[in-house]
Amino acid sequence: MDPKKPVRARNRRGEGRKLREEIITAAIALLDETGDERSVTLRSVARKAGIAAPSIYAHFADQPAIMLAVVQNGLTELEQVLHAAVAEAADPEQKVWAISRAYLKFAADHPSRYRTLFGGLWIPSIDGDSSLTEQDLVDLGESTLQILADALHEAIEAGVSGCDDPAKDAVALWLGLHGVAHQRAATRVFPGPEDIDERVIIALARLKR
Amino acid sequence: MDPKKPVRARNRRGEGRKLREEIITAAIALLDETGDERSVTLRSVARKAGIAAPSIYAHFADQPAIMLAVVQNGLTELEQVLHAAVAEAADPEQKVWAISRAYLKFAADHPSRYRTLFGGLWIPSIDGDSSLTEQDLVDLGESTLQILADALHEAIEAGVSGCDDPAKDAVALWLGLHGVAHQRAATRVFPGPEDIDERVIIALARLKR
DNA sequence: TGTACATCAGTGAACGCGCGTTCACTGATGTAC
DNA sequence: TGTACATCAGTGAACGCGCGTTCACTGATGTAC
Repeated sequence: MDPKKPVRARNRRGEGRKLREEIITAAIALLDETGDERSVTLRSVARKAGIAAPSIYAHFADQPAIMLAVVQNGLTELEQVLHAAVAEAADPEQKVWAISRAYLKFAADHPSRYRTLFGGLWIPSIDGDSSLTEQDLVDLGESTLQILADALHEAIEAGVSGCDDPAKDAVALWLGLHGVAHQRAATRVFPGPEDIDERVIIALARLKR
Repeated sequence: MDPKKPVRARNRRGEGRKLREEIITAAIALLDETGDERSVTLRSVARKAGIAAPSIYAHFADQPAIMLAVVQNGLTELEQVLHAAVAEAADPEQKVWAISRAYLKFAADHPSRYRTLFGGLWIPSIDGDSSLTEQDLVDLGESTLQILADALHEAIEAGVSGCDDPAKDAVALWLGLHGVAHQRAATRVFPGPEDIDERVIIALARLKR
């Protein structure tokens, strides 16, 4: 259905690694377009990237390895988004709001990718020969959590949050944000009032009115 | 790999509908065993149920229709679990606790099914010729929410909850429970302290200590 | 500077597999006469 | 009570498809001499 044949220029010697990035980009594009992780197959990714299917094997051991790279890529991007959000906030309370809103925005902007990151469908592939271990992903999650915990800690010191344990309450707040983000990413008919985000954030961050 | 041939006794005349239930049961069993929605194919369900693949067409239009039935089945079961939990609770605060704990237990007991119910992977099939509409599912979700809203309302009246709007706060509480339930259903390495469930529930239901 | 050659980046054809779906069928069971 | 027959519940073989993966290859590019 796509008769154009741009005859992709091959990379020069020593630049073969570029294709690895192109493959990941193609997989992400496919995920965003179709909204369905199952349609991201080795062959469909190759088509999207404009290469022959076997060319992928020079860069990824198998199809799950591509998804793993997409997940790693997404978690890194999410972490950057959160860091950028916290950097722009003026005071501790605003930091909590900025991080929370940025988190929800990331999920709303990339619903399919968000579901893939936290949906766990790619996990079965991990107990094998992958280069990225489950521990790496836990670490990435931890650093995201740490951003929230730091903000909560500041908010407690500033007297705007009634939390008693920033580390534990950061997990609680994150789980609440995840619930909102995931539900919105999973279905178009999102139940709930307009101020639902605020209600969840205020309650879990124990912000005082 | 399974050489036994029990030669399933065919249903008697007028009892053909029984096979429909057997198919749903087989699909649920497959989901629980493999933990992967993708492995629930029309043919694998047929094998599990001990019938020929084409036999399914007498009961389901296509493969997504089976998943839809699994989802409907699961939501109904969840609703019953919550009703049973609330019926056994003594006072308003205990009702909130009982519903919340029962919800999390359901997800922990059937992680794969929980992910399927709320993971949204089956949704693409809806915009077609399905008998169960998205509205039906919203309705089922609403009735689950209503159980929570009623309990919160009672808790407010009894002075044990600081919520100001039971309908809205029920959504917030549900989203928090969903975040906990989904994260636990999606990965084995669940981050968080032991009392994380309590923290989320107390914060979102605004229970007073 | 020229040229042989190793290496790199990627291709095209082929394979076997499980999938969803179709088709014509089979054989037991209940019903009409 | 016997028997012809319609119906019901389900089967077996076959199809075309996209998939992951393998294999031998091609042709441009940089390097050694």
